[in-house]
Amino acid sequence: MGRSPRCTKDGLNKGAWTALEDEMLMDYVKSHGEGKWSNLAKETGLKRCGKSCRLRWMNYLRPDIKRGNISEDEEELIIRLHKLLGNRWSLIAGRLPGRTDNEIKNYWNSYLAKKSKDQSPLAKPATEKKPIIGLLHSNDQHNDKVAVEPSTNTNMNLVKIINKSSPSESSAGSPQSTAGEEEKTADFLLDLSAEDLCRMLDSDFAAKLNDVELNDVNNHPAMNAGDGGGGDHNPVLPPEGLENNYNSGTGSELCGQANNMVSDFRSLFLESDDGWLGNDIDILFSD
DNA sequence: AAACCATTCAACCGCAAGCTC
DNA sequence: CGAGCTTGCGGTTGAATGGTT
Repeated sequence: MGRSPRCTKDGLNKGAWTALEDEMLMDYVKSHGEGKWSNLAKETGLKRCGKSCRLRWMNYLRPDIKRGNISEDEEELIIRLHKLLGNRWSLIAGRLPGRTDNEIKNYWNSYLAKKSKDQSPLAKPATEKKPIIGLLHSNDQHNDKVAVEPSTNTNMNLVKIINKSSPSESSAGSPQSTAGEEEKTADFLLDLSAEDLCRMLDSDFAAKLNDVELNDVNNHPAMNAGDGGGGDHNPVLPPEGLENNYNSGTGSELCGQANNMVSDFRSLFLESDDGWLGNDIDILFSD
């Protein structure tokens, strides 16, 4: 790891971008594509750090950026997503085509935060970063726990099942360790793209989660392989070979959490007036 | 018209995690 | 394997703009 170099090197411009700088940046992206921001300054002579270039491109120059006021539908979706995801602006923005995380963040801070507060004073927005699904317990053998953690790559969408029973991972100083469990919530959903959400809603994910046998999950090699490395796993459906195990076990705390999750998604996408996913999806959740 | 206040939004900063050597 | 580099994210800042007195 390491810290990114600051944009305070001598000779680098700061502040508002000029038309010329924008042009240079756009030319570079046209010919080289996005990324390689650090090379940009060297190759073009643009006196901006890579970080600044990326930001300018992502938030302003990108051709697919939607300008203009945020519609009521978008606004409602932002509120719902924020309720579910918290301040994960990039994830929220990912579900609003043409909108940037910065734009949504600004919009929220300047307008929606107040509005949301006014409308539901009791509603507690998910301000923490890890709010969605609680820790998943195995059958209490050895007090093992299974946490579903998000992939850090938004587009990778792999669900990492991590065995939390290793000594180094056990809750420090809390042998009985139930107090902090609720806080250690998992949030793999946070990294799902819109397509993944659609796939999730199209799958029998919820039904399978209801039947999941956690020990099977915990012990399955595919679920203990770090961030998967496979790259092409469907984040929703179980890995091949594991699927059969989904039908073999009993319910657990996972079931309730999974149901809560599905409920969240229902409220988020299906109860919205914008009909974002269409009413046809609803039938997937009916009994 | 001027001063003051509130709001908006582009840009910067620090941090974290992945990648590369 | 670890240090350094790059990229991406969320929080914050401050200039620009608009509204009010």
